[in-house]
Amino acid sequence: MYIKMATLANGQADNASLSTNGLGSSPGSGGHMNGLSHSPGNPSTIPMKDHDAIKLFIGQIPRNLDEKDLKPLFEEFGKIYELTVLKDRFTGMHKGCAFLTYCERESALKAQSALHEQKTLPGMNRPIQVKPADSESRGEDRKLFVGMLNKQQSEDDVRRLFEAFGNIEECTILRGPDGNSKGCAFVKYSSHAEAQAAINALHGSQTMPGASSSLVVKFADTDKERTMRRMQQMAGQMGMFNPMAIPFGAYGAYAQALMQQQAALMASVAQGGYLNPMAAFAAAQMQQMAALNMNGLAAAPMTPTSGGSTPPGITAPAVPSIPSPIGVNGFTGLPPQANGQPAAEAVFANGIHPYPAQSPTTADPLQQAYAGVQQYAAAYPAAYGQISQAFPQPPPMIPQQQREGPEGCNLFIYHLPQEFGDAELMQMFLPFGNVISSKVFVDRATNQSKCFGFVSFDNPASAQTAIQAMNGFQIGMKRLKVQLKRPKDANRPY
DNA sequence: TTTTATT
Repeated sequence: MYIKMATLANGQADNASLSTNGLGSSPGSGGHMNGLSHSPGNPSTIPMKDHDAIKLFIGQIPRNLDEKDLKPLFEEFGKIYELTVLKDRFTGMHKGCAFLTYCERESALKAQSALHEQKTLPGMNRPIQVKPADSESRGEDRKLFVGMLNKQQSEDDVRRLFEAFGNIEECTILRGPDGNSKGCAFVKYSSHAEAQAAINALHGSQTMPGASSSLVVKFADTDKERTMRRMQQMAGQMGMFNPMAIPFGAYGAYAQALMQQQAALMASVAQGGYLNPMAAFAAAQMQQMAALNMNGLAAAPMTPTSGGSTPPGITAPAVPSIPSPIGVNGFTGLPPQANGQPAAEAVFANGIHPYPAQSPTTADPLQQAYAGVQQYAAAYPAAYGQISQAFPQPPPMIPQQQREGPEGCNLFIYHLPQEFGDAELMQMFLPFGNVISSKVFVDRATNQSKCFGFVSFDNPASAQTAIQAMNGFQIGMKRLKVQLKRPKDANRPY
């Protein structure tokens, strides 16, 4: 019941926006406010569905079509019980797919055979998908990823290769927008056992002509893994750190707590209609990310505390008083005020959202969001600039002179991002203690970073903590190497 | 060499 009402509310909102932007179709769709065939006002006409009805997943739907536009297409095969276009929970953005349930099971089967992969909706470059929703068949452990295929191989070729091991329900070659094979595919069997048999028989069994290594056959990524990969890519592209890659529990839990908070903050602000679509998008991503239970990294649930005290749940070689989270902050987009009263201004104050709110009437939400992505990316260099400015050349607390700390306090850091300077290096290590100097080595001739440097703390414990937390830390495609500077090579001028 | 999406 709750779901029905939510769906109805959705439909109404859609209609409102449609009439605003002129995309609405026929104005004469009677008393139906949405794409459902329910008639809320008249219980006697609420359709019944077969108890064995099939919920269908509909894919490859142009984002400008809503329930009302899709209804005619599907009604042809029977009476519709429910039709819901999927929308992003925060942005309301059309996800390009829908769920469809017919009153009768037979209608679903007819629609599937008549439409699935059979026609392409306007503006799409792949054919419409009509198949039972994932929820209809549990056990998603029967889908394989097949890598290292020859780019010339077709679906049929792959099928031939895999059909000996079981019934193939689906076989798809991954292709780029131009239709060229990406050299990999998905193969879905009817059962897990079949899939496993195929792995056993085919993985590494042969090398396709033109492929760089032997055939890869493994279970496809889970949603969780996919989200992780996406986050990785996004972080890499934007030059951000990936807090999830921090190898140790203590700091990881801390970062995760920050993310959770930040996601909540952003979500609440976004729902207040204050942020643009991109911010809402980022909030959704962060929330997903924070929700992921990384191989037990985040141990105890934490209550965020005010700066200065060690968050509960962090034990052993914990980060000793993580000062304000600013060290992590400038790079992840977390606001300086990670806890306490999350002020909306904080989000804007850190340079992450340098664009003004946009009028909802200007363009279609997709275009707006897309513009947001570009601005978001473009904003990053600016964010870097601000980070540097946060530590002016002669910072009050930081001696100008490079100096080395006592034995055991000096770290050698390798695999720094090319764009890192002294300030960024210091920023990165501030959370672990009092940094008395930081130096990135640059090439004399080109002035380019050599991607390594030194950081000195005023005590060995801070240095050890920093090693624990940052050695192996992933930035983009590289992992930092953080170790004690070799004591012997005396004092050298930087 | 992991997709266009699965409330």
